[in-house]
Amino acid sequence: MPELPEVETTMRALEARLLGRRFAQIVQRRDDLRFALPERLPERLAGATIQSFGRRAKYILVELSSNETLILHLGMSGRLLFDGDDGRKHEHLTFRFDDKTILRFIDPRRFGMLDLTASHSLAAHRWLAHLGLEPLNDEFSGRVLALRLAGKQSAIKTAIMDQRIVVGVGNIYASESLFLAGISPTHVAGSVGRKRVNKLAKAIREVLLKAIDAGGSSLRDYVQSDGELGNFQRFFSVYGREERPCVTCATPVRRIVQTGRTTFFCPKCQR
DNA sequence: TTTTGACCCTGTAAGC
DNA sequence: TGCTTACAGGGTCAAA
Repeated sequence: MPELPEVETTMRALEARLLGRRFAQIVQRRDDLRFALPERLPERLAGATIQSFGRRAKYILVELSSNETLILHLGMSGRLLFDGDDGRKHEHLTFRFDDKTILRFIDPRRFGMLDLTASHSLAAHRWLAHLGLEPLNDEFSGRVLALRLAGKQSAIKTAIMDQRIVVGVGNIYASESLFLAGISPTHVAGSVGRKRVNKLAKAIREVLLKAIDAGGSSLRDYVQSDGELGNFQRFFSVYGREERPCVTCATPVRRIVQTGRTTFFCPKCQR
């Protein structure tokens, strides 16, 4: 599923083609995604012009001329694809715009989320209100991350995937960031030393920015909005590399399960 | 209060 | 080949 780089890549592609466009027609084929879709969604979107695009954590935010904001989350398998043929399996929503552009929301597992809310109260929305640090913002640093990690007894890998602490880091980029920072994923979050937290904050930024440059990572489900694959999976240091030699020291990469999620790490480089 | 695990749903790949 | 099982990039909720 998309993590921050895939969501950012998707959002930028939408912005390039849809900024200033007006919703002409919306076809809704089912309303039971992760949560029920908002009431009368097609009617409320029709005629509205897109004023701006944004991203908060893994949510895409579409500000509309109707003073409402469309909040979109791709879940594990959601895609937003331009054009293409009608009648694709799992295409739950089809958006047609005034210039004939077509955008399709396709989500086999239906873990995706979509809501429409008043723009003035966006920050208080139940999906957004509790979210933590935005790792690509200037304010993000080792100092603020350390404050959020203070006292945490969970593993550092689990902690950096906790969206209340820092947003956008999912299972792939958590493993990759910890490798780059040289920190064991099982380290108790609150007891990682300050210098190492600084290194971790830098590593998270670096990994996410590189992944955005590469157009995200394509494993099973993700493709960019034009159908192209992301490329960052070619640069994975540990993710999906169980038993293969560490890129730094050649020690076999280990795979463990932490709170139900697979973690990959180098037992020698990460302490 | 904090942390963990089950669950939501479907597709794919591996194993038999 | 065909069936079964495990697993997959997220987020929420309830229980421990």
